[in-house]
Amino acid sequence: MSSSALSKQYDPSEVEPRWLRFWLTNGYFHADETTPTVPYSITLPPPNVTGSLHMGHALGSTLQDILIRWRRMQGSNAMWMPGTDHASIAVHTLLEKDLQTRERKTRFDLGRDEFLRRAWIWKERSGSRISEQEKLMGFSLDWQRERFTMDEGSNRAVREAFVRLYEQQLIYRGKKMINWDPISETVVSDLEVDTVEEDGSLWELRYPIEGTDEFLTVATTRPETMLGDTGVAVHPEDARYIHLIGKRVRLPLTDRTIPIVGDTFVEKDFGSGAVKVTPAHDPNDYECSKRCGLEILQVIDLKGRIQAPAPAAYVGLTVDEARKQVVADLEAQGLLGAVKPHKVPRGRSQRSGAVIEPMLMVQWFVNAQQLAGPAIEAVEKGRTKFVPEAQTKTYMHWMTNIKDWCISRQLWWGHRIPAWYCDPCEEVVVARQDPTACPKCGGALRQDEDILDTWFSSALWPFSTLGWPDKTRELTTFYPNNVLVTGPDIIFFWVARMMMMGIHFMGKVPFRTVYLTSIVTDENGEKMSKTKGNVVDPLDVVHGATLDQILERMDTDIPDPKKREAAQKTARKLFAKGIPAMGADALRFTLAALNTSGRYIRLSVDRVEGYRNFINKLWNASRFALMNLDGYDPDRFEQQLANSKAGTAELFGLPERWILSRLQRVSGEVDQALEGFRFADAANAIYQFVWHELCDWYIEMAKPSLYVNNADPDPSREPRRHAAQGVLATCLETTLRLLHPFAPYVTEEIWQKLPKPQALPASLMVTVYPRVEDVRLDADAEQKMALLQEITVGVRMLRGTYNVPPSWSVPVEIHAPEATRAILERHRDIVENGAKVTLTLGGAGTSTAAQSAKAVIGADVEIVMPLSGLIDVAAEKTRIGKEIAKAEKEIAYYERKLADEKFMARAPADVVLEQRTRKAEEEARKARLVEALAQLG
RNA sequence: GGGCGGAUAGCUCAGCGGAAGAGCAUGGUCCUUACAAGGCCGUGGUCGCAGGUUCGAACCCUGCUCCGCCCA
Repeated sequence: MSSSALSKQYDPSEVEPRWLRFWLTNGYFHADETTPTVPYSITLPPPNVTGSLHMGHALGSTLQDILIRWRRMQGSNAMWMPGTDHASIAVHTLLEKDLQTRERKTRFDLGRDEFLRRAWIWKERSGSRISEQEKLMGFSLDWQRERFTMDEGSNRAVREAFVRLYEQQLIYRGKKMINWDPISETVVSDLEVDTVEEDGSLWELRYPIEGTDEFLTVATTRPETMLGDTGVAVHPEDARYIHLIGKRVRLPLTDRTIPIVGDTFVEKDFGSGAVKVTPAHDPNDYECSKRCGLEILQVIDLKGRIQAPAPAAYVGLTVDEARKQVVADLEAQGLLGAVKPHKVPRGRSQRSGAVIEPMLMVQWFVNAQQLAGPAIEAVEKGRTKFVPEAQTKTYMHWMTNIKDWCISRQLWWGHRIPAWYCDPCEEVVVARQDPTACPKCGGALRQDEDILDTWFSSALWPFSTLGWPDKTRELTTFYPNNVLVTGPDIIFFWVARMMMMGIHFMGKVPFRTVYLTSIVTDENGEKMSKTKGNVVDPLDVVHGATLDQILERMDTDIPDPKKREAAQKTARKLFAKGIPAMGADALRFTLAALNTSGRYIRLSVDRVEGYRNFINKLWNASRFALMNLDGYDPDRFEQQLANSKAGTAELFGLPERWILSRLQRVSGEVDQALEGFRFADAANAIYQFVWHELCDWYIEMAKPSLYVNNADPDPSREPRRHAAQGVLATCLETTLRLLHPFAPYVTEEIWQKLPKPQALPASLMVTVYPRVEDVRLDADAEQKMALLQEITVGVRMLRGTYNVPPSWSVPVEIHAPEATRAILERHRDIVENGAKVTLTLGGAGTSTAAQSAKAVIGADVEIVMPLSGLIDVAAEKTRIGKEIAKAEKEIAYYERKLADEKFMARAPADVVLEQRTRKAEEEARKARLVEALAQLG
């Protein structure tokens, strides 16, 4: 078996495709809804079809795969639902740009049908890219169930949900102030608008007061909107203006006069204290107009241009052009007051970057307040929990202040609103089946042109993917999901809406736990973005990329040459040496290890490299094992192991008892950590065990047992050798199972090569996840090993300090009390091999050797390394002097504490005792050191 | 303006009431037959500032100073 030698370095590119194929062809990723074992389900947040896998996906999906693989190995019927989201506005932006550059056409030139035909072709071609990338990462998604938010099932679910909500009056059509994106020419929701402070101006406009020679000065950040003013508002208690309320001003540049009204929304101290009111184009002004009964005039059209009833001179101008013109014209008429620089909050569309125009329009809305009630209650009652818990507040805060959700969009790629209008009789029909004629008058119907917000279908995703509205077996088995893993940035967009819809339609929360991941940034804490050039592409990390390849990609990704150059400059700095191929496991492990409850992961190539080295370390430990497992019989060992108990010295030496005990502890830690979603703790526990216990200590200690002198084999050593082989193989095998959810490929590769008992299944991913076996916990062995390790390190320290060449085997005296000496006597080989020394053991404090280096371990173990002529006496004196000072500081600290009457009176007895013991220990230690110093002369 | 986080080793972060930790970086040393993507040994911290609670505070409370995010 050990003939299958491993290469010196782990090569993921050779290993990964093989096992991926193996897992897929064996159907290990599939969960059957009829399997009677405990179900465990997660729905993958469906990535956008336009996209490719980015680091945020890689992180979230890695954590999900860890949970899924872990639960699957624990015996659950683990189902992880894959799919993609149609992302209507993103697809639109992409296709329209393409249409513009290639054919100089708009979607309107093409028409709805042709546009949709092309959209589907595009989706079929590039929509599966992200799924392929997810496969490469080793994500064990149930691909047989893969779904799309615009497939048949989803269409049905959306239609059913819309109709039911309409019938329940939770969806309504109404005229409200909405956010209009004039570039994409669609409504966007409040959440899709970023408000940014931009440099602007505050203009003062002078409006002539009718019937007088006076002017009323108003301040505005958007002078062009004055074309749609229908009033001027002042604070009703503002002494300066109170007499003007009820009078009218002549609106410049137009032939209209508009009333002056009193309204408390005006801030007296801001600007002039009087504001112009443009109800059709400002949410606050709209509210004011309702209170004061002002007229509403829409003077900006859907393309962001001025329209009638604005004066003809301005019609057709863009908002920016109109602003210049209006300001110039007012100035010419002497109606322009002061102009001051001013920070203006501006809404920008997240998708197109367009400046958002608030508009008053008829749209479809979801009555969110009503749906939010149960969704709030579910979290209050703990039916859904947030991890980290702090995020509960974010959810609650938003939910309790929720506003109605505008769900109609003036786009084509998406779910068309199932509403029909009868023009003659004004009937509105909302129906599950397309109606053919108006049920009221029999007249012709026309369907609403608009489609639904993408997030509407996403909100149904946890159950629409399981067959809803049918009552399916899938739903009873896998709904609710056990957990949702996603980024904190979409709590509002998605989590909140799934909660509302899930509870409303299913009567149950969609998931029991919401785990919110960290946010991945670049190594400087900057958000990764294509235009910044700081994006670390997960697949580059997996497969490697040269700097040139990274730069080249930007040539197509960033069309603007200026932006591209800036991005490439950043990329040159961040990826100066390119990115080495590190494999999916290294990336996955890195993401898990860095995902602490802090809010950000600052990812850099160096970090991944560190964990790649860890994977390689494990690989080499396995290589060592396979080279030393000749003659090993796994079934025989398993029998022995089953018969033995912890502390059976006949079969196992101290190193074996120790490492088996440590293995149990780490298994327990990992299990506990995963139960609490502490992925980093789990990953680090494994890292620590593999590298610093298994590799650094156990393998080194086992070498003497494992090595065979081929020239002169000693058959009497065979049982001991076999035990060491068994323990090594067992530790490795268990470690592979522990690590498998984090690093599936390398663990499967090694596992397949490792000799193991016959009865195991064909793949590591369907073995049983390790659990703590208390019978192997061995506190005695751990305590003894801790002492031996400390002494070994102490000796190495002395060697290191005096640069004793590693080839020299140095005699060392150890002086210690009886009990310690007995342990050393029995396990002297551990220290002797570990530190390359030969030991002489003596009683406590009996060292008289001069010209020697000395160290004190704990209170009373003295290590003496006689190095006549080698040691620098002065240096050794300084070093010991420092140790003494350290000990004195400690002693003083404990003395102060123990002398404190209040401490003695109020601290618990065990704490007092502990302080006393520590003080005694330090004092003894100091005594040894002082002695050692004296002997140096 | 309102809300929520954060400040711990050079860097990134754990720890969240009873002796200051990890990874990376760094210094020394070693090509010892698993691994130089490595071994071994070190250096490095008045735990943001000021008060308070407590026998005892990095940890709890209050204020302050910076930094970040979300909402208006």
